Amino acid sequence: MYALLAAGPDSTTAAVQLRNDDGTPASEARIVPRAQLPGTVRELEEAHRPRWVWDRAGHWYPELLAGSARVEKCHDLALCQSILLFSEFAAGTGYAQQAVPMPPEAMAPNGAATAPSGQDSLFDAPAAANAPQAWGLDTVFKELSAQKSAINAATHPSRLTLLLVAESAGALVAAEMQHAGIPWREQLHRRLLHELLGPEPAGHARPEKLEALAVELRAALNAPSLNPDSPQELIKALHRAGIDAKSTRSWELMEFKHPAIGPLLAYRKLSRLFTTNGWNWLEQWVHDDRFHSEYVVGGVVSGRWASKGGGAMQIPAQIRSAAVADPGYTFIVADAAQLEPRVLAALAQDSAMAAAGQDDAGHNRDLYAGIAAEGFGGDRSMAKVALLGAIYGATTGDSGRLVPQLARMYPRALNYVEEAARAGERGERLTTFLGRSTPPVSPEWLAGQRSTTAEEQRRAEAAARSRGRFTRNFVVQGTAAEWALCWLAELRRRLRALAGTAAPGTGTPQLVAFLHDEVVVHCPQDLVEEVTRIVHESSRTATHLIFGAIPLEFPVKATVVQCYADAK
DNA sequence: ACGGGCCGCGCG
DNA sequence: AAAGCGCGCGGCCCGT
Repeated sequence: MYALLAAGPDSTTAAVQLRNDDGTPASEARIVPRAQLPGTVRELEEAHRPRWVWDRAGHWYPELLAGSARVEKCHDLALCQSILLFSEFAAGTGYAQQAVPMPPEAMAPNGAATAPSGQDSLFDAPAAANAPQAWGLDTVFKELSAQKSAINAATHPSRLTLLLVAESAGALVAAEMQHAGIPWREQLHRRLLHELLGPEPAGHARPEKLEALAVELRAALNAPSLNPDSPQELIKALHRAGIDAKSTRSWELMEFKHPAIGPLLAYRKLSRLFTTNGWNWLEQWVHDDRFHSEYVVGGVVSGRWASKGGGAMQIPAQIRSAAVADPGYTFIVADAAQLEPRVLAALAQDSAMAAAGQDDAGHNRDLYAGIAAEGFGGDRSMAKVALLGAIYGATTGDSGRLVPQLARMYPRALNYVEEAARAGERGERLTTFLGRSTPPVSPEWLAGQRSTTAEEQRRAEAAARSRGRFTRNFVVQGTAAEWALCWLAELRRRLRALAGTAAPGTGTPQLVAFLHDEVVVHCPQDLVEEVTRIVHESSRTATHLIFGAIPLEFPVKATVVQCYADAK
């Protein structure tokens, strides 16, 4: 059963209609005042458990969540369209000609721009007349039908279906996590800032301890007016002081012995804390002890998520001590161990590499340790650097030097990424296991490849190698993102089922963070064992859904902590 | 004044 | 242990 949700005849209403799986209407279209929409959705959800079909989850679901309406599943037309338009699996289906152009993301379901325009509406009027309209029920149905036809005619319909279902589930998780927020103790964070930086400064002043380091640095470099935030001023001052650094990167500066280096590195570290995760950050992103950031599902070409506002996916270890579970709750922090190398082993069907991820008794073991034991004298970090170098396309340095050794050990895996790189260099498109493809090369890129002069040719070759590194990584990173997405979607489904059967009065486990290969569940203490089990089972389900029965597992490491900083 | 690009660094 | 993939953010810097 589908439930189509679209804009109503005016900005204060929405339109809802049930459709059978074959597309025939199962109810009349209902026009619902927006204020009553959460109630209507709850009612239909209860009665039919439909798959909600809408232009984008981000247009509707936050408002539903605010009205305490949650849904089991959806079909996010915008996310699915952007996959289908590029996917090589759907290339021969004619979908690109059928697809209805999406209304811009900034457009609210009622057709009004949500972004503050600052312009008088008088001047916007002519443009608005040509702009794509908010979608009504008929448009939603038309696009859904086009997408279903494309999937049915695709070269791998079941893989593509799985990808689109998982992507849509991701849209629900993202909105729910945004709504819930990560438990974040403002007082703990403030105490941390006070200890490291001093009292909160007024206006645009530097905090005490940061200013003190700046003074010390200026003295050590004999540069009284130096602005330590300016790389240009800094590099000049360093050179004058006899420090012959090529850049002002911290890891490079660490090589030098000079009284200025200590204060400079300390300044850098604290400056970053102050500017990125200081008092302003707290003010902007933390409310009622919850950190609310925004996830952008499919925001990365590879299908990984991105985030915007507050940096939900780049929370520094330094401030994770402020993330503490509610009383009676704990965090279950779970991450997929060596996800990308394992994905490579599965993609390349490299049974030797797969075997390195298991011990003689057939139990999972650290894949890097296994590879190290096979050919790097037991040096785990060496094996890790080599393997990541192979996936990233390293050519120089320690990493590049170790890759040939790996190629002798695992020719299938290395050949797989090599082929992906060569195809990318030729300008071909690459596709993940479930069917997400790289964007086509730009006409400029293609034209560049036909350059004639020596200088242009050198640049074109560099561009080709760069694209090769991208496509080499794309297939692995993208398929890893698919695995993680399926894991996340299955985990959400199971958590909802658990919450549905829990005794009254028990709290609800809630997903609060997702970072590429890691999830965080805020979990009532009574349910920790059960949820930990579900986290592991979901990973096995994900593996089976994607790859079927393969001689390789994707083990998950789960830790139970009160404080996010204590994970790992 | 504003904005795009770059730098440096946080995360995976 | 290094410089190879994907991001976001804040500040600087230089063009307009």
